[in-house]
Amino acid sequence: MDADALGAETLSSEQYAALADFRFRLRRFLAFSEAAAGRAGLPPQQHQALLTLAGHVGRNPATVGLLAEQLLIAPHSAAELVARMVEAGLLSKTRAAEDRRRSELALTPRAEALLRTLTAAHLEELRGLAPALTEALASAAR
Amino acid sequence: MDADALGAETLSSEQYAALADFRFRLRRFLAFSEAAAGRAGLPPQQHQALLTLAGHVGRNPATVGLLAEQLLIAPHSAAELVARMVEAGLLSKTRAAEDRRRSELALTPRAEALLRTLTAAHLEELRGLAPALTEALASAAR
DNA sequence: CCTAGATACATCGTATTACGATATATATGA
DNA sequence: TCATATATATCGTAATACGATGTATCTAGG
Repeated sequence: MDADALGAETLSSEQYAALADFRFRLRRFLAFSEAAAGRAGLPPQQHQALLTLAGHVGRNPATVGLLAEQLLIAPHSAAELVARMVEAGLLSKTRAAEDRRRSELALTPRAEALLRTLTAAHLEELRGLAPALTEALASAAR
Repeated sequence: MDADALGAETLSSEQYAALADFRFRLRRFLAFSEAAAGRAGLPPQQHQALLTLAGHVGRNPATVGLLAEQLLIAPHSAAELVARMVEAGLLSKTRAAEDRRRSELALTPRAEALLRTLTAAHLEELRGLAPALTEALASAAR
């Protein structure tokens, strides 16, 4: 008796509640994150851009295209984001020598300082949220 | 001024990378969710509203204010969201008899069907993502 | 090497949606 | 009864990602 095969899955209200609870906890974490970024004077997406670039250590230099991939936005949206961030003094943009179509990105000292504080706060917050979030995820995925 | 004295912890590039990885996985899950909702013809926030209402079983009837709380938006934003959803034939709104300021909300059959399919897809997706997501969270919160 | 196509980034106008400010209706307590 | 709180609604605005399109640069086949 596989009702699933017909797309008429039977879902218990506990399953809806478990998924809703997981999403609610996710929203609260994201709201914490946006509020923290806001207090630092950063729009949330600019915060994520900084984190992405800082997390991109060691490998080939970061570009606009990399940012688009990691942030899951279109390349031209990443270009706009980067323009706003350069304008705000958070990023420097340099044409790559080997391929002059590419722009290599680097955090300014001010951005590094902001991100350091923000990241410390996030890691601490996550240490508090992790158990319940993990449990909520496990419940939903059960 | 000694910046290190006040919250300028030393963070390793591994810590940035771990947090960035967790956020990237979160983004991918959220992107999956938005894409799935989109295919069902639902803006992401309308999907979350339906899930919230469906996850709110048994207790007192759902209202605009409840939706605002759970979605972490202002009450008047929830009112606008509900108006769009009633317009789209996803919700019914009834003035509560005991307190005529309140609007009680209920899913239409069409919304229930959409949400059933979407929720099944989400639970399945989460079963796949849960291990890596949990591990990424544990890494970051370590 | 020279051109067609691909790649990387940029620009402009638009749509969506949450918000601030404010308004209305209803409830409740002194 | 009236002041105040509560629940929801309306309207104009701002932010930002997108679609459509454009420009510069690179690369491969002939």
